[in-house]
Amino acid sequence: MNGKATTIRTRLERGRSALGPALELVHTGRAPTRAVLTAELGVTRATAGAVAAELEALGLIQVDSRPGAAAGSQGRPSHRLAVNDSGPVVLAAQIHADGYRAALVGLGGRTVATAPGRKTVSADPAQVLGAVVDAGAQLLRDSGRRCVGAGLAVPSAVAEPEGTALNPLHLAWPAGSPVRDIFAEQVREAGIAGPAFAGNDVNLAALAEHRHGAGRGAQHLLCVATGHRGVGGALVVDGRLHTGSSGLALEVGHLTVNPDGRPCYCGGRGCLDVETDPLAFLTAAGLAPGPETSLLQQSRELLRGQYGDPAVRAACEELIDRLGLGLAGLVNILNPDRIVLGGLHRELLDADPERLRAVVADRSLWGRSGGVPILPCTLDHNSLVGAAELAWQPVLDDPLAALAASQGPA
Amino acid sequence: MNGKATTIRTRLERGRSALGPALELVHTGRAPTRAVLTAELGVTRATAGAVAAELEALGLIQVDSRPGAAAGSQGRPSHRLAVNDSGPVVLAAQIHADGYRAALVGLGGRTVATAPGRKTVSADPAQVLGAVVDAGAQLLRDSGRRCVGAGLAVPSAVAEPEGTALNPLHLAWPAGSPVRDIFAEQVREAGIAGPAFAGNDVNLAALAEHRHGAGRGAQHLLCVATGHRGVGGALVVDGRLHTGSSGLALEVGHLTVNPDGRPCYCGGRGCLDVETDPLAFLTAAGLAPGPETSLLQQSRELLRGQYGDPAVRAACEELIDRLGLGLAGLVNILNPDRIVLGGLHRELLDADPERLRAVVADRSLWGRSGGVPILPCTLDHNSLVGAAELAWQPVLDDPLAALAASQGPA
DNA sequence: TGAGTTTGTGCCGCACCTAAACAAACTACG
DNA sequence: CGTAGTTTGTTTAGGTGCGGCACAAACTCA
Repeated sequence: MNGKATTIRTRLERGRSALGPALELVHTGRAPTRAVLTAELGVTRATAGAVAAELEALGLIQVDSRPGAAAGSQGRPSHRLAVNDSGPVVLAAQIHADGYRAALVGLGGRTVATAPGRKTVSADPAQVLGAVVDAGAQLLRDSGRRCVGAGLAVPSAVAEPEGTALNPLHLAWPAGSPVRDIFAEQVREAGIAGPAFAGNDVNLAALAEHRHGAGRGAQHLLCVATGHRGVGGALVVDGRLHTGSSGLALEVGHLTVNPDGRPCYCGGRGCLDVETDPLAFLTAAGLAPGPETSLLQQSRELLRGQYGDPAVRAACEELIDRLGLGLAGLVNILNPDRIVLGGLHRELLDADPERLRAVVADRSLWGRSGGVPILPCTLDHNSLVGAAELAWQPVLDDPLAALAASQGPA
Repeated sequence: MNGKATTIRTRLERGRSALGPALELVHTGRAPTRAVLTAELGVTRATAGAVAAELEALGLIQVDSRPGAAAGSQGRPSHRLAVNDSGPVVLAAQIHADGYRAALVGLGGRTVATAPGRKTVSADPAQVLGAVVDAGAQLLRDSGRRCVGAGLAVPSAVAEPEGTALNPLHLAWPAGSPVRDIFAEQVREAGIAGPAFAGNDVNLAALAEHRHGAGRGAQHLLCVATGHRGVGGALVVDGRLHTGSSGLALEVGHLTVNPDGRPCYCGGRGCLDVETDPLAFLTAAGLAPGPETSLLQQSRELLRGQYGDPAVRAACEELIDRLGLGLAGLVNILNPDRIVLGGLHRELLDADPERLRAVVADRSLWGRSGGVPILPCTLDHNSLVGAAELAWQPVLDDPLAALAASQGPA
């Protein structure tokens, strides 16, 4: 219905329409100078200069006019553009099986302040979210920075537009908890300005990797990752998360990757979810798995420290073959131009990159003619950075409106 | 790189930026009057009026100013907007296993003229494409209409941006044939104005169904269809085909839908491709399959005429279960808000819609909470109409530029 | 017949962008 | 060391699409 209206709204709404795209270019590091900005935006130097000046006036970017700031080859040296290191921030929060984490993140994905990870766990979402928001509020008070929004990463599918967590399996939360609204309420009560958002942690990790990590420049980025249990996926298309019609896309855990495999709770058997997660790895290696919240760490140490052990190596190769089959299936369906792996899958890739790439190429239909690059993720706390991206999005879409909205009502 | 430049180009390039969106609304029947156009575009009545006047001056739409043309409830009756029935057309061509087909298609997906289907088949793409273009050129001469582009549907994955047919299995063509360029060359030689495009037939059928058929209004439309052999898929997101990074997305044929199934040439076993196509159906029903180009017809007659036969019914239910499993897998990955089925899958749906919907709901993760609507396709020759959509796209994107381009060089 | 409602159009002005000329800051080279 | 060449940044003027507004038109309803 309003799909087309959205298309032309960039033109129709007043205010510099190039402001958002320009900020996004600086934010993602693709516009180091005004000259590059001019070329990337496809506008005249006059316009790019005006846009940069306005972004600087808004306190979002810095223009380094010192001579010699940028060493060009010839001609007048360009001034360096960068995000404002003392500009506004967003509150990023992450809930995981072990506890929670809060941070302040500036433009450019720069983590400004981090609260020490806490291990408080509770069956009441409001309690946990209240605690993480409190930690964030403390960071904000300490830093004195202006806040323009808040983002939350949870280990669960998040339905849109309701903002409910459908399967917070590793938390003891009830399925369908309205985490977005609870989080927004806690943010509001803490006196933190700006809108609040929530998303799946793997989705947000993918967004972060696309903008600041191993996924930079990819047009169709596929991310697959494990936590301690299960497998998550995400797709970033042209810089935006592809979350499907109701936020539930990329539930990749139940692709069949082993026809002879073990039964899965979904009703099938040999699903990616139960065949390639840390528990599967430890089982395949003949190890006794420890407590659930240490499965990933246990697997990681095994892979890095005892890869020489034949049992470990065999388990690794078995999981790589399964994972490769799953990735090949996703390649056939999604045709990404890059794949980034996280969690245990990242470890498997590091252990034997050639084997994984070979399996994917062999089992994907068009893999022989090129092959998709498969890379490990590169960001620390990428879900946290991705949660921040979620909160930054309104500012990137329309800086004037977003800043006014987070300032006006305050 | 230029992803963002594209975003703001709507604003930066001169000329009425609302022209394209407005034409698309009329084209897809979503703007029957200027008042609706005003609302859908989100502009003022003045602007919508000016846009409509310009589109009329370009000969693309008609404004029916006769009193009583539109019966409103109250107030001044609005004038009816419609595509110009005598306006420009595009040449649509389709190659299938049996032969080829050509047609002229106007805005609104209206087929203006059709050449009788020919059964000429050749191992030389240039020969077949030359024949279909000749048929189209004859139609153009007979009709005297202006042509603004040409689109081609082929039963093969089409790599982008090369425009090559990677697996024209049911034609005897060499893999990797540059069908787009051959087609464009033939179109040019025939003196037909405008650019030429080529795409996979299922993709184009999905595009047609989205704009003029069972997929209208869907935001994330998944189409799955069979020809005589194999299974194809397509996804339309926000009105645009999702073809992945190189045109090869939605190769859904090799999802595993039967762990105990027969081996597939892809290296797996129990693939959707070999478990749910007409050959699989006839085999399951215990029938002796006839010649390859009649498998679909044979299956269709069996399902419609002899559904009472226990063997037919059992085969139907078996295929429905397999198809449902495949669709559930796609639902988990793509999260569409509508599914449209074609070919044999459409017949299976018609035969027992409840069973298919139940299987999909049961085997998709979030199916219990709602369920995705599954509908049969509704357009005749939807691949042909979709090929026309491909050719219309530049006009919908920028009417002024597209019309000038197809006129100027002529 | 007049009030109310919805649709279509003419006019004005704003805001954003392009174009073009100019100024600034460097490199290259004789 | 100075001048030509190159690239970047800024200023000014001008064009243009679109919003806002007022008004006209064409119907329904009482």
